[in-house]
Amino acid sequence: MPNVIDKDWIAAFPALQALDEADLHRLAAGSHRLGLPAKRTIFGAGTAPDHHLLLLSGNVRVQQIAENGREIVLYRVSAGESCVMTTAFLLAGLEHHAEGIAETAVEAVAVPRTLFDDMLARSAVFRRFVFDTYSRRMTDLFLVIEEVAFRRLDIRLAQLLLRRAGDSKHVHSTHQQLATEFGSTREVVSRQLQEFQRRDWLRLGRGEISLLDTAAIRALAETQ
Amino acid sequence: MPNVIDKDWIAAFPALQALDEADLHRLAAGSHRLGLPAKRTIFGAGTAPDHHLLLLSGNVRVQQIAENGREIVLYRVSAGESCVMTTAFLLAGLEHHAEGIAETAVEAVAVPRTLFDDMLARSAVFRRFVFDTYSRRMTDLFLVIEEVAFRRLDIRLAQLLLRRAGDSKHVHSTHQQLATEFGSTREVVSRQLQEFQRRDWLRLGRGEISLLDTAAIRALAETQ
DNA sequence: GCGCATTGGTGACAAAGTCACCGACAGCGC
DNA sequence: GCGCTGTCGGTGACTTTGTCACCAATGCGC
Repeated sequence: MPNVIDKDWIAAFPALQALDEADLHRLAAGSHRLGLPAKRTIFGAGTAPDHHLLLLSGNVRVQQIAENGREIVLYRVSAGESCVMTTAFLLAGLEHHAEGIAETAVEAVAVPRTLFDDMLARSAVFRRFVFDTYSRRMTDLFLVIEEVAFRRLDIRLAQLLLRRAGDSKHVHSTHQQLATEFGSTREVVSRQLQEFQRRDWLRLGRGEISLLDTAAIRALAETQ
Repeated sequence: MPNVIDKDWIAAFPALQALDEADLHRLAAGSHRLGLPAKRTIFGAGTAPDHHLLLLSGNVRVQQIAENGREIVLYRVSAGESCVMTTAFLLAGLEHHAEGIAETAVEAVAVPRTLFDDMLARSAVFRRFVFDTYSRRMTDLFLVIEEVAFRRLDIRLAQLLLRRAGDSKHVHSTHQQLATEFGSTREVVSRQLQEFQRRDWLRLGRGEISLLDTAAIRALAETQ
């Protein structure tokens, strides 16, 4: 029954809404949905993907690991976005020290390499979608470089705490996880958190941080 | 005389050799050569390009500037490569803090935006060329992040000196220029250079560094 | 209870960046 | 020649960040 093709997932990609009927059908017909468990490595460390992934739900953390074991998060791919590094791996056969890991359970659409190229050839909308994603990743990386090279650690930590807490006032992370997030080390993060606690901005618990004075933390986060 | 079209420049791009006759003609017919003087800003700081550039000779330095004035070089585009950031600017209309500057006089081929998209649609070879370039820039950025976040400054400085000296034993740079190259500051570079001089690895002069013991410098540069 | 891994705390030190200031040098006009 | 000026590099004192080694507290399985 070739007419029973799942096109619903296209709705998750605003940038693909404009695909015309034929292209949409082609994309939907040639790709397939898949689910990945949390913590699954998607690329890197020997795992080369053979499909281009479009994320429907969940998110993927892309990070870099140095020889000495220190890590830094480069960016996250979330629902409605595509994972360009898989493309880069596919097309350029690069070996490097980045890896992509499912942070949550992930639903995705896998587009085979040949179909991906075919879609690029046929559809201006698809090209636009792909290049937008590339550009966004590049600017993410620019931002990381600026932060690591030029920003103070206390400011970055304040920003990270607010981001992690979201609407709540609690952050469920170990100091090590926070350090990994922006390429620092546990001891340094620990000391800075203690300084924040000394100022009554937050309270530290094992694997848990409770924000007390978000206004003060935000004020620091927004200093230049 | 529509048949008199300059296709010679294609020779500078190995990755485009495989273009078929029709695509090659289309690309050559629709684009034009141009020359840029050294120090010309190509993109950034308000200067948005409206063409995709392929470099024939010279090179372009892409760097980032923070509010506090500190700078860092992200990568260089050299002959035979294309300048993807112009594409990113074109396609995504990004505003950010990177800029591209001609380091030397530059000869380039300017491909108009519409022809660029057209070539992407028509030619698998061209698509491959463009995606390879994107991937290479991404990995360049990954490398910068790793260096800035995790590498020792003395090692990075040793590497930079060797790279700048090339086959000669002389580096014509001020300490400030070296600092800018990898996102550090003049004082720090000055002190590290003095330490190298104290070890008789080099001799410092005004705007000039003479390498004396390249073996020792290389040994440091190659430590993990 | 005991053993064990994870998490976080601490001191001493090293590396890197910041700030303020100074002097040496080169180019220029006179 | 002289003095003026801007660039370049040197320096001390200090802060911030990273490193190393070690220890204490917590939580979990047995």
